[in-house]
Amino acid sequence: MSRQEQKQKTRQNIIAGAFQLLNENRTLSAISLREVAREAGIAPTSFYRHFKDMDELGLTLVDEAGLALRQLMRQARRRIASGGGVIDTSVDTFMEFISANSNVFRLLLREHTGTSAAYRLAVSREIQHFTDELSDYIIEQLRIPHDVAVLQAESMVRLVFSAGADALEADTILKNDISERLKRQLRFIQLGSLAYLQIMPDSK
Amino acid sequence: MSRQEQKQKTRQNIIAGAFQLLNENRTLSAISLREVAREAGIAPTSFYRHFKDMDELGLTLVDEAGLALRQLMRQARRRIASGGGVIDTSVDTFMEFISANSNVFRLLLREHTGTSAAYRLAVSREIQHFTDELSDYIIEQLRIPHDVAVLQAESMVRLVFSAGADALEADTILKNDISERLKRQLRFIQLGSLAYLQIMPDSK
DNA sequence: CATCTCAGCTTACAACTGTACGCTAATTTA
DNA sequence: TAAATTAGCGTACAGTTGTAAGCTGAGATG
Repeated sequence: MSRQEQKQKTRQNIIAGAFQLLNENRTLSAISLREVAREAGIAPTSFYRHFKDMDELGLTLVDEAGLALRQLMRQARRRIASGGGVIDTSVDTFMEFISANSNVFRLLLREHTGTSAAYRLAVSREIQHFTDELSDYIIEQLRIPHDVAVLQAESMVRLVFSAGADALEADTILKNDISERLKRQLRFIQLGSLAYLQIMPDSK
Repeated sequence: MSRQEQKQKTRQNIIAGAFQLLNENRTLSAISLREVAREAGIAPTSFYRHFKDMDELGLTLVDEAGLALRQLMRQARRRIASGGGVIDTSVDTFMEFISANSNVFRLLLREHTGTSAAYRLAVSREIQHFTDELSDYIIEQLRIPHDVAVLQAESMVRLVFSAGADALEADTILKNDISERLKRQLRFIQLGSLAYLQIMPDSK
């Protein structure tokens, strides 16, 4: 195995170890360099061969989580294209994501309101991508004017993430309940913006 | 000063000291007993004369925050009663609360998605109160059927707290922008549930 | 007044933290 | 093959943590 390969592998071990620690109820700021090193099977000081800081590792993890989020969006789009209600399909896909990658979503959730301004910003950016994509979709597919679509997309994403937070610690039954409620709530917003446009059809 | 009085005073110092530390960007789980003691001007071990744990102090702080939240609701109701749009008044009151008691709101926000299951539960309960009050209001004042009102209230509260999180770190201009967007979004939901009831007037 | 209670203190300790320093052994480069 | 690079290690240290143990002095109680 080449030196570079080996290094990449250890780097992945560190990342995986960190996610492992996040799986229990921990924040990034609450896991120590030594713990991560222990989990990755290296000496504490070897950590520095890969990351300058725990902060640098943290930002890497947020990036990885953002990547997963974007893959989620792609999958949702694919499913929608192959038939099925937009809201139903999106919510179902999202909920599956949360269940399958609970530690990834938990990371985003916690660091979004967390201690580090840098993490908060990084997570906000990822969520903004999410919102932008959704508002593009609403503008193009539903022919809703830009400003209304943006507001609609933002509130929908807020609802989805907030419900997702509840779903994260729920059992299967409760999760289903949350999904169904969320779908109805998203339809309210959808209906609401349409109703608004009927009342004020030339909204700036 | 009587012994009891003195003890109460120190207890308040501890609580105030903890809030002080939360003012900087910290989680409850990230502030140490010794720091709190330092801030309160007592020896570390004296802390135990007042609280069994940092956890016990944490739950006390969440309770205090919940109290502030309920006062907020009362104030909003009073203002609504003395005229002004429900949504506008509520959002304005809420935003003032966030600005004036930013550390209290921050505590609720952080611990809602935080590390400790006990804190999460405690915060969720406080938010649930909030939601219950709002749905009661919607049922009584707007004559909307129970199940729709509950969904409407839940999504409104989710939006308000989520926007509040953004407002927490925003300057005055951005804060105003967030407020205005939030108001429009809440109106979408309001409109949406009314539109839903027009379509399906005998919703279960 | 004598006794009790107890809030707050000092001292102490073991556990853990981040990281500086220098070594080793193996891969890479020339 | 000889030299250079470097991933990973072990040791070490100063700082912080929670908390156990026991003391003190002032307010409470009789």
